[in-house]
Amino acid sequence: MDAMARPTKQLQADTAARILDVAEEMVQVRGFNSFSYADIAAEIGVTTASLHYHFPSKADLGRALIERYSERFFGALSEIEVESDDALTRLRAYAQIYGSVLQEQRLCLCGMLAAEFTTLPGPMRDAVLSFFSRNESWLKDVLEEGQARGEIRHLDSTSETAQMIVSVLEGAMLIARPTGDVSRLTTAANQLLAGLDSGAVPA
Amino acid sequence: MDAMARPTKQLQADTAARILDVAEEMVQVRGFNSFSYADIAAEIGVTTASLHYHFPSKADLGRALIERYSERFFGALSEIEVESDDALTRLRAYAQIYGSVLQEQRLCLCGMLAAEFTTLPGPMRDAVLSFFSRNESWLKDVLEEGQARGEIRHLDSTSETAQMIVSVLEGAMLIARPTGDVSRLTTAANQLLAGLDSGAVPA
DNA sequence: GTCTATAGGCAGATAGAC
DNA sequence: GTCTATCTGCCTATAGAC
Repeated sequence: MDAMARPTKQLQADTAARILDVAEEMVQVRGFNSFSYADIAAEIGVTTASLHYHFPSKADLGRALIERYSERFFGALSEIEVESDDALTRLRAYAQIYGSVLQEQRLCLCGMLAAEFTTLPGPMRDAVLSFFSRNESWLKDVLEEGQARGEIRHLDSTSETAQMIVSVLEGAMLIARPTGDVSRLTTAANQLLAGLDSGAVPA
Repeated sequence: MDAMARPTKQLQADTAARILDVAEEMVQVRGFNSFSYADIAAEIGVTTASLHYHFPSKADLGRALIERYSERFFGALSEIEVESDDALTRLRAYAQIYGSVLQEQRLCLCGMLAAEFTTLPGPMRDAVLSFFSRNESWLKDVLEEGQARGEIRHLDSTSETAQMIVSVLEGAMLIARPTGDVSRLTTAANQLLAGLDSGAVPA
């Protein structure tokens, strides 16, 4: 997904933005509790004091990370709605977002934070919950539109199916990375989508 | 699952075992990088020096944790094979293991460690990979036996289905805990099993 | 906005007495 | 096996100069 792509690193980018870029990668690769201000400072060539100027506490930084990530993520979802009309194509594009993240050896930012949830400061928890809530709400809408058009088979509960989709993709990413098996995600997504197809031939 | 139940805390248990009990909970609740020897020591009433006597380094402790957890987990799987004959019952019991872990507000030990994978010492990584490999291998066998008996519908690939099952359950746990929605796991498991049923009526 | 310098605390780990 | 005492290093965070 283009809209999910991170801003290409331009030299002389705002320091705040560079901090967010580096910190984002560190959360997705190592986890929020497994990197320090010193790690970020070293990578972008400033001091930790400078980081504290932009983000007074690590909790502030964490909150900003989730908010920026969410904006990009839900922006990509909006783009999917513009670029495709049928539910299955949309769901394939949706799964591809996760695929592009995994290909960079990263977890979903909020998937990682979900694992660390109990250790997160309150504001970060709220932001993580909001991410999953909006995410599943979007999926539910896509499923219901698709059902109305006969593209998606009958489902007992679209919201439960939406939860299932998120669970599968987050879980597949979680395990695919250690095993080095990126295709696990693709395979899981295909199995999932095959089970949703109404089998109807488009006009 | 009884066989998956942790040893009931007896007073005067071996210190090593008590350390493992407390550390296991801390990994499953907070993550391996989010607790310290001091945390464990405080909870069981000894000093950190005593912990280092039993487990010289934190990596040693981590390795021991995965090994003990795996023994218990695969012991529970063996018990499932004894206690039930048909694939769907076995798979329900399998899913119930995850359910009992989640009910205690914990993640699967190895699911948590999968999130932290890039920060783990080598020996711990190997043990985590081995857990998932054995886990999916067991599932694959159950699926194939079930197919041979007509209990499970045709599957394009039993190993991909096995991967899918693990992904769903791990992913559902990951997200269920933050949202406080334990039923997410049950619901996901039911959707999963419904899709595997051959629909045949047992004799 | 970025720096130097530093505070104050906690991490994992070890030596040596009991 | 467990303790006291301690080392060294890293952590988040702040004060104040430039």
